[in-house]
Amino acid sequence: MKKFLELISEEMKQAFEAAGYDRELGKMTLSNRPDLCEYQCNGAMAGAKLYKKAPIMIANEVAEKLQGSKVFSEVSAVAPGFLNCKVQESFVGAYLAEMAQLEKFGLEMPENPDKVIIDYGGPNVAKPLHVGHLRSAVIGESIKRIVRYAGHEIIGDIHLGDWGLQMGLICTEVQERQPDLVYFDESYEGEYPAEAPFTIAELGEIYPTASAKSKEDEAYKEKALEATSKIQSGVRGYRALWKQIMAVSIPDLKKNYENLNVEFELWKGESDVHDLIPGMAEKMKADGLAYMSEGALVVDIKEESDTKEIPPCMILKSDGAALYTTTDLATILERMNDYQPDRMIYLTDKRQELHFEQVFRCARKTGLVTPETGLLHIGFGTVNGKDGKPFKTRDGGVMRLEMLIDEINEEMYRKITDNREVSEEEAKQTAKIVALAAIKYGDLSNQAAKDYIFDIDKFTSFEGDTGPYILYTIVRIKSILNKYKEQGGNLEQVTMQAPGNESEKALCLELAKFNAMMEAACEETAPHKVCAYIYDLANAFNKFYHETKILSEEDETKKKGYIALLLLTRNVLETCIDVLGFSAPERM
RNA sequence: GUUCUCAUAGUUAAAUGGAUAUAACAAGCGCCUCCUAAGCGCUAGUUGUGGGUUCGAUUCCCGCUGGGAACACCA
Repeated sequence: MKKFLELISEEMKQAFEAAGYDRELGKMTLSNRPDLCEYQCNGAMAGAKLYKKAPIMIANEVAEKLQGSKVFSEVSAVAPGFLNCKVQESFVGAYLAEMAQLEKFGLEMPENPDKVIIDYGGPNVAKPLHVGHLRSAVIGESIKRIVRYAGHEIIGDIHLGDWGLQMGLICTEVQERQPDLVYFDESYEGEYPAEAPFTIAELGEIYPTASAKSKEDEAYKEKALEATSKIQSGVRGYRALWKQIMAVSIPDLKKNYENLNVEFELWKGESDVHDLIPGMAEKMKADGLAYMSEGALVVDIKEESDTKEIPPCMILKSDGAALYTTTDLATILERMNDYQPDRMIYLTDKRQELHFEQVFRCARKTGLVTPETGLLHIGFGTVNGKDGKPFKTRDGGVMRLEMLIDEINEEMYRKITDNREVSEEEAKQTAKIVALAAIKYGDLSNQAAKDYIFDIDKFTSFEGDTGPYILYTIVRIKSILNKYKEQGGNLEQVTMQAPGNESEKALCLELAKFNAMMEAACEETAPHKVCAYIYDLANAFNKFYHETKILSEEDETKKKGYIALLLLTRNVLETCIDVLGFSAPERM
């Protein structure tokens, strides 16, 4: 169905036309002075120059044409030339009634849906997840769901970091500790043990140790580089040990992401494209695009319009090994082969902007993608602590994601049991749901590109613009709907009425924005727009709730109208939190 | 050094070029015999700086100041 603003703009455009002006001037916008009107049109001011006429005169003529409009109940021309409008209650009511009937509340589906691959998460195997991974996972998951809801086909790929130096570091440290393992015996020809020589807990500790050692000890680092190369070139024992690391890590990662309600369609990694690299590099050379520079194989990606120096894109190191850039390019090659996506979206820390600029340019120049393929990098800001510096634990270490979530869960549990009498089982369940909403909403309500302050106190507070506030509103509505059913009401037999007072109308107008909001959120890959919307919607509902007795309403038609409005509000809210990646409990 | 990026109440954040810049938190005040007070209402407080484009600039352009980041053999 058409967007609400489009419909009322159409009415305004007709009035402009009838008054003898360009109809395109009749574009309506939301009022930024809600005390004066609901919607406004600034076309008279834009038209002043065109027609060499005072804007207020144009506005007056247009307003004249709108007397008796079925859409607007009130149109007034105000200096210097604003057209202030209020819409007819019956028009709003009819719009919502249609919206409630339609699939996805009347959001129009694209004629030619895109096939999209979104690359997010990006954890390194065997390295514990930290707060930085949270952003990629939370924002990526939400963008995926928004794009999918808007009618496109989208595939999420976790893109594991499973092929780099960190794998070599782990092997080296394992060898330090257990030098007699068969993995390191090059003459060994038998089967390798099924059991991994470490647990996930040990693995979590091995990597930081190894990483620290390699920074201090040159010889150790050499060994790690060598081990990395052995894994990549396929030395049997090293490859077997690598598989063990994967086998231990991946279930743990799955569990962690599951706790976040984040789900990937693809669990591919850098290792998956290893075999594509030699061919890709050869082709670049054969095409005359890649050349040797200082011993390394590079592709020039400068463009004439550049104001900045873009360094050449390095394909292979002077020792012939692959780099981050190489695996990303090979991944693009693989994705084009396997899925032929129309676009690819990447979510990483914004510090990697230049890297993706290089990768994208190189992919275009070397023909890995078609000129039409969309390549978008969404760089999100760093997660900072209250002091504005990168988020650390109290003792200065990197905060592990699990710890952080546990901490917030506990705080939520404490608050829930403080407030009401609930069984421990239910309190725990609810705490988990509310905590996740708090974390995700806290992250998503900020624009992704900005750094943001990760403030546990703020996240665990329930007041104001928070996830729990949204959930609370939903729970309230559910509670009323349940009571209505208990009293013998039937949710199937209610019909939307035209709003009867101001707070009800405000709620209706908020609901009517849904399709425009979702479309914008998809186009701009901006989950924070969904957050802002549901916050406004929840506010509008709570105000309405505060002023209106719903269940004790005596006029049956009116009461059913309220229930229909509540149903729509709940459905819209739940749809929105679902695309944001969290859910609401039954009670809280 | 070069380039990118950000700058909005005490704090954290909003605002397709439109009127008196919007919220939340923190501060102060008020509202539970009533569908969940994790709520609702009220009070006070902000666009770093100098130019430009425009009828109109937080928004676009140029300078300055201040923060953050990136800049070929890590990922």
